[in-house]
Amino acid sequence: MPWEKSFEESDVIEQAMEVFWEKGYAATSISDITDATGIKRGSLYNAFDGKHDLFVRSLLKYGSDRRTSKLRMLEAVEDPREAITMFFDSLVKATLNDPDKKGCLLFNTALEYSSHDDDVRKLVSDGINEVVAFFEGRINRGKQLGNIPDSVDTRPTARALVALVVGIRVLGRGAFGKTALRQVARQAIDLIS
Amino acid sequence: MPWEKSFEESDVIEQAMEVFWEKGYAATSISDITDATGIKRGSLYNAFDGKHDLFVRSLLKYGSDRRTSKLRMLEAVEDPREAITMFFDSLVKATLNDPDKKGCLLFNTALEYSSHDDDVRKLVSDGINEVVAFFEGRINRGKQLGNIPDSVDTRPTARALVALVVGIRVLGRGAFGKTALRQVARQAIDLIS
DNA sequence: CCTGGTTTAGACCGATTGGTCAAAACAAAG
DNA sequence: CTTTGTTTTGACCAATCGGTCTAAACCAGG
Repeated sequence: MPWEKSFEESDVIEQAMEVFWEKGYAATSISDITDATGIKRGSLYNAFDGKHDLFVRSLLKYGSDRRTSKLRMLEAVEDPREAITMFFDSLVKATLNDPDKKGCLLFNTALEYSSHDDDVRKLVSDGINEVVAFFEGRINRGKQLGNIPDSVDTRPTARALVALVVGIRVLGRGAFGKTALRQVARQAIDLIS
Repeated sequence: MPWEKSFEESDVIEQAMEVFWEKGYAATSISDITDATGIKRGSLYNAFDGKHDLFVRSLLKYGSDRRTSKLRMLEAVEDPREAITMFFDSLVKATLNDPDKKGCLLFNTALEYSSHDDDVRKLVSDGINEVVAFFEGRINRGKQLGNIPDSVDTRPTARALVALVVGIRVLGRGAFGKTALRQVARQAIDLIS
């Protein structure tokens, strides 16, 4: 009896995510989203709860599509030291190949929106802890394999690596160029050497 | 013949800065500023060019009042290694004593607003380079004094330190707690050891 | 073909946005 | 006291904000 939607929810979320990513939460209007998706205002509110809901879903999709899948892939790399190196290489590469200088949606959100909204703060926290856990896991594994020196303090180092990731993403939006970003990435690797 | 203003421009800028700092540029309305300052709308527009102008002035004031003065003070510390340690100590302390989790206006701006506005981007870039230069100067001086090992690569290390500063400020807004922040600061010091 | 239930389209809502303006209030110079 | 040039004030502006709602369009079961 019902009538099928003429669009896929996940497509709309993906496109909304791009807009939030580029402009930030506050600066994105519903009209921006309807323009980007072609969906009419009414349909949007029929399918979603509103701007906040749409944003939360965007964050979730971003997390699973971009972050989690990448971390799982890197965990499959046999050499954990190599995995961490690859992480930073691809981070720098992604930052340099980002013509709009959008940075990372997770970190952008950590700064812009996180402190005002509890749902979002938790999502951001969880996302960041996922990266910390990845580094911890790889460092420990590296120690087992004798690949990473035992003198490396696992948790503090993992956290410092994440701080460097944040720094790269933020500074990559304008202040730092190619050389600087690569130098920072190299210092990150030095932390586990 | 004229008539003196009933307020000090720099006071208004200071208060506007606090609002921008707490809420971000996009989320701050002119009404927020008139509420915070008590200045009426028309007077505000008579004294300043508008929201953007007010924001640029806020950034400038923030830079000279908070960043530059602090760096000059630390440069007066005889032991450069100690100066860098003090920098990170007070950074962590400031981050922890920040009940509103406002973070740093400069970095908040780097993320929220910088990529859309050239004036602002330059201000942010200059501010960050000022910190890089501070670290470079201190590292070089430390090498002279035999206080910092010659094996430390000055510029890359200075840049990595700034990246860590950014990480601390961003993650300090919610994701990282006291212990984590202190661990990151310690890793920073390890970079010059 | 009709009817029930859902989606669509887009007009519409009050509130708020950044910004303007004319008139009133004012202090100092003459 | 008048003149002069500035500041203050609050009403006002069009545009846009996030969100609602009704009527038309629509597909499937009967």
